[in-house]
Amino acid sequence: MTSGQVQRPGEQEFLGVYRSADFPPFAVTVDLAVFTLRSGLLSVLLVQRRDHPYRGYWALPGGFVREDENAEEAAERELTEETGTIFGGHLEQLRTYSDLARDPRMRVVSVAYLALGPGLPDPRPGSDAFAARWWPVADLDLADAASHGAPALAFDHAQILTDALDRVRSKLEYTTLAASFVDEPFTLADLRRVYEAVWGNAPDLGNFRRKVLSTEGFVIEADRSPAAAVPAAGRPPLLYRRGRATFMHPPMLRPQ
Amino acid sequence: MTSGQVQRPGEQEFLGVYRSADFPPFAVTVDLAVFTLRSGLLSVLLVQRRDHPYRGYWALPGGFVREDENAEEAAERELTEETGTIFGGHLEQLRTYSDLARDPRMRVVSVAYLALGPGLPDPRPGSDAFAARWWPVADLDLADAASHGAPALAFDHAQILTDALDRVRSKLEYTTLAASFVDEPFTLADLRRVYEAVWGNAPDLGNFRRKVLSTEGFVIEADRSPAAAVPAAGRPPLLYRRGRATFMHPPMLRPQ
DNA sequence: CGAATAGTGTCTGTAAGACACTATTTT
DNA sequence: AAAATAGTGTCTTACAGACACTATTCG
Repeated sequence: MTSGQVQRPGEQEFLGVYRSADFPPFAVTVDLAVFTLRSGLLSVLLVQRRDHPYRGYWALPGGFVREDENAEEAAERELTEETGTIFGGHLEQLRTYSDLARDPRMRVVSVAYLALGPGLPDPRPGSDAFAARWWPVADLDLADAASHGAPALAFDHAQILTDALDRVRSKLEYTTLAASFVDEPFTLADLRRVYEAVWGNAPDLGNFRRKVLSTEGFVIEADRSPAAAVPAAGRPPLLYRRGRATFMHPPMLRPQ
Repeated sequence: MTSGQVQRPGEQEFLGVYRSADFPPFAVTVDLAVFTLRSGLLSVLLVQRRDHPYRGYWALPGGFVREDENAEEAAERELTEETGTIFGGHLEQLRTYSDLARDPRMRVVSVAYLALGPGLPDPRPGSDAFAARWWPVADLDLADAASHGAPALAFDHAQILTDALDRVRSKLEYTTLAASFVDEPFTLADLRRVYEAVWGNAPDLGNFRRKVLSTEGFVIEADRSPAAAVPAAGRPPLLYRRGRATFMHPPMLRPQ
């Protein structure tokens, strides 16, 4: 996008006298809903706030967008900071939240992002947080205020997380994003466990294999390397890597 | 979302000394991609800018978000102002654009919205525009700068419009949004012309009827009122109104 | 061997693609 | 009657659901 750099006739004179202070200023932040699988459970990264407002509450990681970066770059930066690694998973914009009362300090507009990654390590808390950890989403009560021991989320983060979960669940239907949750190489049983974790149940094993293997470019056969020997009993599985396809046509249907 | 109104322990003291000027200020705008059908063609509302920057260029309607409204309310306000009527169609958030160079005046983050409506009247240009009109999207060159007489779009609006078109096209597959484009009562031929206009081609007529009528709640039978008599030749069609369903399961597939 | 896990084969039902046919109006 | 538009019926094909069966490992 370079069009903003090019001057059009008469613009230079105009810009010289233009005063941007005529418009209401907003703070712009990014919030991240980062998902991974931990012990077979769909989990989201939350931080416990050290500062007011919502001191002690759990919140989605995030921060202010700087003047020299766009929202996506801010999201990538926060993702690297919070996970402590170069994030190799999937990142996409979710939507923007702009309600007046969402932050009691000032007017804040937040661009929420959705991130998915395979088996990420335990996060380290930043300087502004008591703690940072992966929470199984089943342990969070996102529906209402009547939480039974589940942590209370700061700001409108319960709403953001609900929207993010909806997005993840529906995207598994028509994209190959499930493969973003597993380390390579992976087995089809690994991949099916992703659907199990995200949807609550997965398609019949045979039908699942038929669907994945008939979707060209979803997975690529990998060598059954001796290093990948699984210590468990049973027939050793075939191994796969992620293919280049990003969509499934027709989609994988959710059971029931 | 009332959580921002409630004070938590220790917050009141904190808020008293909090200085929001510590964070970079942004201007926040909304941009609207408003679609309708005009003479059987999918068309989008554009305004010709009277002011710098991009004076004389065509742009999506939009404006600054005010301090006393959220982005959605700003979008609804602009929609009413630009179309000159109380907009009765569909409005949803598209995505947010935040590149550094997207506005040469200052740092502007824009939340783009998508609106769909039936046969809207000719728009009136606002005070900041030379003109406002419906452009058939086929007459716009959104791909690159090598336009053959097509109007040049201001800012990153070609990108926003491309994203909006993608959204509309895919949403016709798995939602009942096509019905937002037609006035009630409508015929199944009217509804099929929506798909024809948005996708470039529509499913076979018989198969289309089967799909629509077998999707419970997509359309509701209406009385064949004498007022709705069509002057053309041919068998008079059955009339329908929009049903309550919002999704189609399984989706309507695009031809080819 | 049995248990555990991985992988294959096959029958059936649903719904889409293709396309021929019938129905009702105006000129 | 012919043209134009609306609506129905039916054969075929693609693919998902259900579920039985085979394969290969470990203890």
